[in-house]
Amino acid sequence: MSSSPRLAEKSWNPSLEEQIRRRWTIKGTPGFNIMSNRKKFVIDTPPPYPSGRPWHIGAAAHYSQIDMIARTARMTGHEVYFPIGIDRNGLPVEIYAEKKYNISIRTTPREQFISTCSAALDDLEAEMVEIMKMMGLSGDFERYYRTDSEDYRSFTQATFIELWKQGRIYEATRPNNYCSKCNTTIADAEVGYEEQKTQLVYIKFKLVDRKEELVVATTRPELLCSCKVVIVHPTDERFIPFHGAHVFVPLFGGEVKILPHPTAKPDFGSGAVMICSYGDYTDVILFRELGLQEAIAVGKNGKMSEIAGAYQGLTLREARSKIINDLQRQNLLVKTEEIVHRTPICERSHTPIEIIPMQEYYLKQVELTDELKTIAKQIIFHPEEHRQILLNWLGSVTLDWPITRRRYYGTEVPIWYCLSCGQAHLPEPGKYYRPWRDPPPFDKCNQCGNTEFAGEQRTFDTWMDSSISPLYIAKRGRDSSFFSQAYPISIRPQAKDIVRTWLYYTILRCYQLTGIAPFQHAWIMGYGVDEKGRRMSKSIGNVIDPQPILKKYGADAFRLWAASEAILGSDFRCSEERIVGIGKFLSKVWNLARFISIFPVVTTATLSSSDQWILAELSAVSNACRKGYDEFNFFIPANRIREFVWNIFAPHYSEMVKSRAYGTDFSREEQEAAWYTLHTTLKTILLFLAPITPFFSDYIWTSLYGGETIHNETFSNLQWPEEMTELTPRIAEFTSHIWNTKKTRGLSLKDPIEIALPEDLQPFGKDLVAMHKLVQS
RNA sequence: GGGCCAGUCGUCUAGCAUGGUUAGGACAUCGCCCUUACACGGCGAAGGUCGCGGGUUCAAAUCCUGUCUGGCCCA
Repeated sequence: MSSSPRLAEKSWNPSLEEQIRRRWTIKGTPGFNIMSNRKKFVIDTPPPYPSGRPWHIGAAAHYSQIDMIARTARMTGHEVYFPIGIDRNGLPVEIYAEKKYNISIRTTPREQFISTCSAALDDLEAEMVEIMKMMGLSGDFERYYRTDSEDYRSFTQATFIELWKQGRIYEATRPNNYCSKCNTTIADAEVGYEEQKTQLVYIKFKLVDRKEELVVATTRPELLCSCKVVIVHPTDERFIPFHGAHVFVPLFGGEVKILPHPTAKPDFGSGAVMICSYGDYTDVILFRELGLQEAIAVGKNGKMSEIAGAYQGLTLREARSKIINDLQRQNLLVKTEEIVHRTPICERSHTPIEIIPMQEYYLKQVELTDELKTIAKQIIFHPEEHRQILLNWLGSVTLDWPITRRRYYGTEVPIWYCLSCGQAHLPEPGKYYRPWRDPPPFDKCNQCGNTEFAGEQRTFDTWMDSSISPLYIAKRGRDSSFFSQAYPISIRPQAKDIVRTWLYYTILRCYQLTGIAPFQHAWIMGYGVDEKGRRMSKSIGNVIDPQPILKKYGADAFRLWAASEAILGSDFRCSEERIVGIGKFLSKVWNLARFISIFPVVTTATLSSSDQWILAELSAVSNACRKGYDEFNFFIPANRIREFVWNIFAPHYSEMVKSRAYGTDFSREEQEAAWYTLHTTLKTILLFLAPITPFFSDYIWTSLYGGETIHNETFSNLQWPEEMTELTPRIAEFTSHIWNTKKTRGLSLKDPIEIALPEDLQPFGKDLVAMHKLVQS
């Protein structure tokens, strides 16, 4: 028996992580063998977007948890496919590049703009991949994919062509959300809302052929020029005499009708509402319902259009204050009131959106909402209650999805138009097409025979790309045997705030293309908030960069914190202090392992009562951990193990068997039973910690038990009788009683003391007597 | 306006579906202690009328009801 620990250092040193990572790299990251006869487990890793800010600590926690999912699946005997991707399409990088290089999409040639974006992404991506590796992610970095690669984009285009042939795409001009800052249409799913202060303006409308006036209250006086009707509530007695009468539009002079309509709220403003094209969604609905002729007041540049007459070319804000002034000068203004109004904004740029008719391509989605609700019910959600976020959204989808964008850095819409008859031509799927610069892959128009074509200029909404990630990673249409094994995907891990976009669009698109749910499980995480519970944002300046934290405390302390602090699906607070605190547990386990490493590993033993007792506790821990891991809820094993080690195993069992393990006054058989139990317990702890703290667990495992990495093991399934756990509080009480007694008598812990052993603790007598130097009278 | 979730020591939380324990733990605070794995440790102390009001019950953090606050989502 060796008498010195086989772990040299006195505490866990996070700098060991780098050396362990190197060892893993040499041995190769766990690959995915589709031919393996183990059950396949495929993770639809969210490809992170390198958008220019330091990578959020909350995002880092999120990805470390996704890695725990992968490691858990391996330790439950699955063949795991854990791809790594980077999302590189769309607006954020364009905005980042415009700012960083002080260029504008309007004045920069397309080719040049694209390569500038691409270069910016490369830098940001490299940093991000570095962090992912630092965190110990066990994904496939050798073949990580990019959503802006020719391969991915051609895949997006192929699915578009497929859906086109299915008749699910159409083109239409209709009022759309338009962001004048981003210069593009955006989908409902990308619209956010903010409570903003605004002026509610009361305006006099003079009646035609009568002397009276009608007071209309509006938050959008600048849209007066597009007012086509004024509505009042049908039962609002104040206005019954006006039903059907006409009023002059102030400043602009046209005549519009006063109609009774239930949409008007009698208690909002004056009770009379002007309907313009387009102030909000209500306007859109009423224009359609009443068959009104739209007059577009705001152009794509965000400025007043020609119908605004004297106000043409002004920004909305300028037009607004000028109109209010002019109304006042002409004595048409009654009053203004400050109100708080829920304003729709562009989620990317935080600019208030305008509703402008635009010609766009649409993907049909309204016709599918009922079927998608069925699919949503087939997917297992973690946590279950987050299914509701998706169902809420499904219940509110009322318009089809506009999928075209007037931007550059995205997948091109693969269409060429005949210059003579305008017929749209789609190419064969399989190649990457750039119609804005590539020659058309057709000789002549199949309709009129003309040979001249114009390429489509627009790109797709980036969610068109991201929403097919499960099909892409499962190699749909490229490798049918792989696809049949890998699809549907096992699990989609993602954050809560993109349920209505990424989760919803994925289910929609994959259902359209395959007719089934794209994944079995949806794992929905909350987000990291700051110490005070506020969401991290650049504007508050409370974004925490994970890199210094990882360097200082190591990936495993960070990961253990992520697992112990974040309740599945809930937001979690990020605090360095707590990362430090939780990280101390690693030192505790490390030293326990050092102690245990003094003793040899034996394979069989005749167990004493103390041994049976701790194995009963261990069995309970093991069952709880397995249950937590089954639900991908790492909060449970992280806290259960901590509780067990710190409150039971270390202070009680390890102290009780110390003399026995060293062999003082005990038989060889008794001693070996202690060795056996200590090692069994340590091994179990390490196995259950392995998905959470992979570096730490592997280091101790290989140092003590040699051979292969712990990550090739499976969870142990202990089934010891658990009845003896009832005695745990008794043991703890008794020991505490002795410590207290020794303390009050001023005795050292190693001094003997005369205290009688309680009847129910007699089975542990020999160990307890040795532990406390009890003198039995 | 509707939906979902949460509200337990300064902080993070366990307990709540199957009511009954001095409401448990961790971090932080304070005191004492180097006991051959650990001072990144040990022991101990202090700290909570379990958001608030009603109700059911012998008994409620736990069940019912109302209400307030916060977060998210939808209109």
